[in-house]
Amino acid sequence: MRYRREDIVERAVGVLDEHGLADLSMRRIAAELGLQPSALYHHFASKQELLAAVADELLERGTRPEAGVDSWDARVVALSHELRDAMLAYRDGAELVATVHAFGLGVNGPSRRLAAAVRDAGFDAEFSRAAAMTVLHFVFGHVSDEQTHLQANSVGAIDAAPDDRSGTDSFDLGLSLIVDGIRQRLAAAGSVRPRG
Amino acid sequence: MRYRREDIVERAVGVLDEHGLADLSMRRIAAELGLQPSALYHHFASKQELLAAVADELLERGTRPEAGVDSWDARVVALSHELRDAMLAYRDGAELVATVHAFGLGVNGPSRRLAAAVRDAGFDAEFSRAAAMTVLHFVFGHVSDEQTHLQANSVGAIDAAPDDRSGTDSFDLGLSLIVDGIRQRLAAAGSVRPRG
DNA sequence: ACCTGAACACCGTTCAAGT
DNA sequence: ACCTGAACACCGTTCAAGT
Repeated sequence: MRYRREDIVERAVGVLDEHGLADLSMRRIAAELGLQPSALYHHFASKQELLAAVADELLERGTRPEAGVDSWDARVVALSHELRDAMLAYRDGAELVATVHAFGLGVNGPSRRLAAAVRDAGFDAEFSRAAAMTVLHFVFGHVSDEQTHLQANSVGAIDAAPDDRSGTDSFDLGLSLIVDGIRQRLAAAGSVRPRG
Repeated sequence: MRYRREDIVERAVGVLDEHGLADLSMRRIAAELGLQPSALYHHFASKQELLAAVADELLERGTRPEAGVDSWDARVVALSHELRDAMLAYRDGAELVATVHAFGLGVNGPSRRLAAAVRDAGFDAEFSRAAAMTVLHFVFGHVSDEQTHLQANSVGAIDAAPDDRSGTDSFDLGLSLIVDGIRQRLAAAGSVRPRG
């Protein structure tokens, strides 16, 4: 069989969702495609590069173009929720995305869109990048935690139904702390940070 | 040779700092101690448990008891910087600590101390935990990024000396956004969050 | 351009057996 | 209590060779 890059990414997404990140090996992906492991290295220079492509694919599937009429803070909140939903939609999605981001590949779309939203509030590029990274680190960390505990509960016997909304609540709380911190710099009279 | 748990942790810290997280394998640690790999399983149930002990050891080495006379926000900032310094003091320290925290083990000391500082500002336990996690996720994410890029630069030929302080600057900025967000809830008149 | 086959240098973990 | 020896079931990556 002869495959293209995107066919391999699609099968990798399947392996991730069905068997988890621990089982997402080059050998496993190759086997499910009926290929030798070495064949994957025709399409990707390394496993890291393949994982980056898988992470980007997850985020693209869960992302729609921005309407563009909202205020900067509503956009930051909306982008963060979209990111969270995209990662929660696949098994180990958050851990994969966080891992890929940790080794400095992929996941550039979300950070650029977050930074653009902050910049539209009137902040300079440097501040906007730093603020966007603060939001992004929170989102990755929080959703990784959520997903770890969700999956731990789903393995065990006890149903965590009464706690169902606690993830979203604490996500919104942490996110609002950061957004409020940004907004405060906007309101501060005589601040040097906001543009003209 | 006959070793105790702490001897193995100490050697693992050495392997981490000298060879990096990728080379921190059970077989490597065992070999450096002159043991069979299987011997380690007398002291630790799994590699994850050993890594958790290594992460806790790094944090203990970089942590001193709090003086206890500072304001809540100064304590949050001081604890965050202490945590950052502790992780930066060892090769791949941030990635290790973040990984251990991601699979739900160890690293409880820092989150408890952060939550205690927020609680002393007058917030309830639930808010304090959520605020502490927000700080912690930011710290782990930011310092992992810093360390990845520092090490990437140290491998390459170009010295990043002029950029030396940019990590600390953006760390302080992101941290202050979150602390300001917490403080704002304290100042808000008629808020239900702060305690009597 | 895309893949096979075979090899290299590794992994984490288990378990009977030794002292 | 602590360790050995041997095995099981895997890894990522390289590379000459095939079509």
